Order: sequence, then C-alpha cells, then structure tokens
Amino acid sequence: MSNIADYIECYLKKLLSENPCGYVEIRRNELAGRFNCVPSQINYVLTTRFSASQGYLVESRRGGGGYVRVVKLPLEKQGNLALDIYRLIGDTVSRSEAEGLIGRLYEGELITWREAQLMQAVVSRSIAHLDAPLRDRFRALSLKAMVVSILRTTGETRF
Amino acid sequence: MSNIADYIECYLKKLLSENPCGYVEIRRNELAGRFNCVPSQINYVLTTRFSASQGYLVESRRGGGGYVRVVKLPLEKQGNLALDIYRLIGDTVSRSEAEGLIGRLYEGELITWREAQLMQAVVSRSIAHLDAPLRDRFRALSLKAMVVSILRTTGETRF
DNA sequence: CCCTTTTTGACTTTGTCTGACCTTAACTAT
DNA sequence: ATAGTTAAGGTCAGACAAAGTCAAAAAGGG
Repeated sequence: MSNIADYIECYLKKLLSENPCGYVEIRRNELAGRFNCVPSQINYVLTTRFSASQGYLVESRRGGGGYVRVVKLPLEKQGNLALDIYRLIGDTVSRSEAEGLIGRLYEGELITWREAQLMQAVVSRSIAHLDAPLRDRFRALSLKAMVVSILRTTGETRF
Repeated sequence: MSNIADYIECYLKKLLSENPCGYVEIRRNELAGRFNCVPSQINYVLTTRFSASQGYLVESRRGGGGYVRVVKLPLEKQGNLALDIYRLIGDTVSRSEAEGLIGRLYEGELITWREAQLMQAVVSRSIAHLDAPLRDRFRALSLKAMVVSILRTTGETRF
C-alpha cells in the first residue's frame, strides 16, 4: 500500500482537516514536486479520491497565478439528502426525473421556491429544442452542477 | 492570488468603493509604475476585469494630460436590469461575460448569493468539458432561461 | 494470466505579461 | 496658422506560466 496516490490523498485530507475554512488551495506543480511525481498525477488523485459523490468539489484556474482548490462539501445538515440525490443522477436524466428530484430538494427544504424555479428553468426550458440524447445529457450535467452548488452553500447565508 | 492583474483589479475596485462619485480616474503610466509592470498590463486588467458585461465603462484620452477613467455603471433599479441583461445575451456567451452578468444581478439585489452561486455553477462547471462553440451556445441558452425565471419570480416585470 | 489501478508524458487549453510599434492630443517655435 | 516635438494612451502578437486531457505503459492483485 505504498502508492503515491494514497499519500497525496492523505496529505490533502490532513490539510483539509487542519483548515477550518472547509477548503484547501494548492498549486498543482508544487504539490507534484513535493511528491516527486508528474503533475497529472495530482489530477488522478483529485478525480479518483475527491469527486463530488465523495463529498468534495474541485475548482481551479489555469495560467499565471493558477491554483487548485479542494472544497469539502458541508454535509452536516440536511446535506445527505442532496448527496443521495446527486448519486442518483446518472449520465442522462429525463425531464420528469429532473423535476422530481428538484421537488424533493424543495420538500426537504434544501432549496427555496425561487431556487426551484430557477433549476426548473435550466432543466426544461433552456434545452427544450435540443435533440433527445444530447438534451438528457445536458440535463444531467446541469442538474449535477446545481446540486453540488446547493450542497456547498447550504448553511451559509451570505446575503 | 499572486498575479499582478488581480492586485491591480483589487486596487481599482478599492478606489472605486472609496469614491462615492462612481468613477475613478488614473494615469496609465503612473499606475503601471506603482505596480512595477508594463503599461499595457493596465489595459489587460481593464479589458478582462472591467468590461461592460461586468458593469463598467472605461473612457480615456491620449496625448498630453491624458487619463483613463473607470466608471461603475449605476444599476437600473429593479426589473429593468434583468430585462436589459436578457436583451444583452445573444446566441453565445463567454464564461467571463456570464459571470459578469450574474454579478450584476447580485449587486442589483435581484438575486441572492445562493442563487448567484447556483447560476455560476450552471454557466461554468456544468459544461466545462464541452467544446467551445457548443459550450458558448449552451451557456447563452441556460443564462437566458435563468434570467427569465428571475424576471418571473421577481414579480413586477411580467414577461 | 487477466483485470484493475496507478503512473507517465506528450499535447492542449487557458490566463497572464511583455515589448515593439501605432495613434492622439497638447505645447512650442516659427 | 503650421510644423515639429513631446507626452500621453492603444493594439496586438508572441512569450511565458499555469492547469487539463488522454491514452499508453507499468505495476499490483486474484
């Protein structure tokens, strides 16, 4: 059990647990240097150990002054419902499925009525004219992104 | 956050917030000197961070006694802003344009912070891996659908 | 041995910074 | 007035600096 990926995973999780703000920011190349591996190894670790269904969100920026930010999704409150819903969403989602999921989020009081309307608009109207296969994939992508966003912002009330 | 562009952006925004008259006037060369960079860097910051979609207007004059003026466009109160933004969105929208527009909705208090995050997730994360032309079209579609939803649920401006 | 996971590196995409060259305005001397 | 000088700011292409992708090679584990 001495593979680099596990060490990197461990290192990042330690950083996360030490950091009370719920996220950690790194520079990919520097981290790769610290573990003597190629930079893309970092991406491997991020995709296999820090995926959304595992409760993490990864954001990054390229170019000069770029960074990678790993956010631990706050699951303390009702978050688990949203995470379950996230896991339920596959590669394609029908319109009625999407509406059902959004309805459950609303009933579980994880989103407001306005937020529900906003989400409905995305999964129905915005893509209404696309062909079925593409449409269902888009719907899944948007829905997942939105659920992650909800997952991340539940609790915080930054108005 | 170790790139000059971000520092300059920050500096200008601070000046703007301190200045109640809604604009700030600088001399390009002097500002470049203050940040130890080449003058055209200032133009880079202005075009990437102070675009019209982000709610700014940049005026300038060359020659002796030249200047650069950065104006924060006042947001039209209530429904008009969203309607204007809707009209501004064409068939394709870049990521930074979209983020700028969402930012303005938030500043205009037409959407909450959470709603802004939700919208950002749709226009940036959900479609990150699609090819550019398709991506920009899909972004425009989603953004329009979302703005319409905002217009509807904000009441007043019927659509 | 075969299958899964890890590791690697060549290539791509995105964002930033720089410098050479261009345009415009004000001032000055004729 | 007019031409020349100087003092601004503008443009653009290319260098540089990250991070992302993908598929093939290598390493493990049953």
